[in-house]
Amino acid sequence: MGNINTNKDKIFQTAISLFAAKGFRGTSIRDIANEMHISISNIYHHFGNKEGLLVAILAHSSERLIKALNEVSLLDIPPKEKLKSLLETHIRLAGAYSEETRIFFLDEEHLSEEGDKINRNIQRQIYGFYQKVLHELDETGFIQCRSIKVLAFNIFGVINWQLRWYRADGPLSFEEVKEEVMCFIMKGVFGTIEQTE
Amino acid sequence: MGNINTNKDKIFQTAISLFAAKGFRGTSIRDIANEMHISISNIYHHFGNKEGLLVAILAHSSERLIKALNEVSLLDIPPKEKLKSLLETHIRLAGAYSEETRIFFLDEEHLSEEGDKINRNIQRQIYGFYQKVLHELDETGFIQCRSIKVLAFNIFGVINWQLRWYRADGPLSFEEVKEEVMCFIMKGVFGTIEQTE
DNA sequence: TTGACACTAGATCGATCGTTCGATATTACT
DNA sequence: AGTAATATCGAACGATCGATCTAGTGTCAA
Repeated sequence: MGNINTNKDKIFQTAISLFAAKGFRGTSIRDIANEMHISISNIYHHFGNKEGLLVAILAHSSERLIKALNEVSLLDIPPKEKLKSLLETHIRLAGAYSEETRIFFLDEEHLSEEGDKINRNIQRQIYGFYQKVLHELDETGFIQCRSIKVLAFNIFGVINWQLRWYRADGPLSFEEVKEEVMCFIMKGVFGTIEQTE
Repeated sequence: MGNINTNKDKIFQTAISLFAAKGFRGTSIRDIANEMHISISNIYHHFGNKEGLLVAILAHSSERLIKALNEVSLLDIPPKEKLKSLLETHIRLAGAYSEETRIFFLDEEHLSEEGDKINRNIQRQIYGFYQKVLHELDETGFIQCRSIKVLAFNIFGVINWQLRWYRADGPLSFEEVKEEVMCFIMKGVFGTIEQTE
C-alpha cells in the first residue's frame, strides 16, 4: 500500500482522515467522493461497500502494528525490557498513525458480523503480546497481580486514551507525553507503594 | 428524575439503553419509539430534538458523578486518601451507571455546538477534581511528575477503558476489577520503580 | 358543560443515506 | 490497431433519517 499515486490509495487516505475526524457513521461515501472530486461509484468499485473500506483500513493499520509488536516480542531480552520495548513501539506507532488508531478504537461498535470478526481477531492478537510478556513477568516473580488480563487492559486504556486528547499543536511534545505515559504504565505494573501509614 | 413512572422517564431510560448499545448515530428516534410502542412525536414533545435527548442524558449522568466527586473533594483528609476516595467513587459510579458512562465517552464527537459546549464543561469539571488533588500531592512532594495534566488523563483512560470490556457475566466480579484498577492507578501515581540494572 | 392544557398518534416532508446500474473513458497487452 | 480488462462517471433506486404538522385524546379546574 506504499504507492500513494494510485487513486485507490488516495481514497484510502481520504477515508482515514474523514473517518477519524467525523466517525464512520458520520462520514458518508459522498463525503469522501466530494472531498476528492470523484464519483461515488469509484469508491464502490475499489472497496465493494462502505464497510469494506473500513475493514481495509483496520486490517492495514493493525497489520503494521502487529508486525512491529511481533518483532519486539521475538527479541531475546529480559521480560522487563521487552515490556518496555512493546510500550515504546506501540505508543510510537499509535502516535505516528493516530488517525487509524483513532478509527480503530472509536468505531469498533459499528461493524457487521464479518468486520466484527476481523476486529476481534486484531484485538486478540495485540492483547496477546502483552499477556505473554506479563505472564513471563508473573512467573519469574517480577510482579504480583491477580489478573493479567485486567493488567493488559489497563495498559491498553492508558495508551489509547492519549489519542483522545493529545494535539500536536499543544504545549507538550509527543516525546514528552510518550515518556510520561510509559513511566505511568511501568510504575503501574512494577511499582510498589510505600505504606506511609 | 427519580420518578420512573412517567412516560418521559421511560423514554429517557430506553434512550440510554439504545444509545449505549448502538451508539447515538446508530440509534434513530424511531428505534426508541418502536421499542416503547409509542409515537415519535412523543419524544419530540418531551425533548425537542434528538440532540436534546442526548444532552439530557449527559447532563443527568454527569451531574450525579460531579456531585459525588465534589463531596469527596471537600473532605478534610490527606491528599493521598482523597485520591483513593475519588477513584473509588468514580469507578463505582461508572460501573453502576455503565450505560450512561459508555454514551458519555463514545459519542462525544457527535454533538453540535451547544451540546459540545456542555460536554466540554462536564469533562473540564471532572478532570478538575483530579488535577486539584494531584497538584496538592505534587506540592507536598508526594509525587514527582512532569505534567499533572497527562497524569490525570492517564487515570481517566484506565477508568474508562474498563467499560469497554468488562462484562458482569464474566469470570471477574466488579469489585475485583475495581481493586485491580485502583491498585494499578495508585502504583502508577505513587509507585517507584526499583532500578535493577 | 366548557375550555385550557399536557400528551399522543399518524401522516408526511425534504434531505440524505448506501447501493446499483448502464455507459463511457482509460489503460495494458497482443 | 484492436481488444479485453480496468477505471471512472452521472443518474437513479429504495430505504431511512430527523423533524413537522394536524388532529385528536384524556384530565382537571371553573
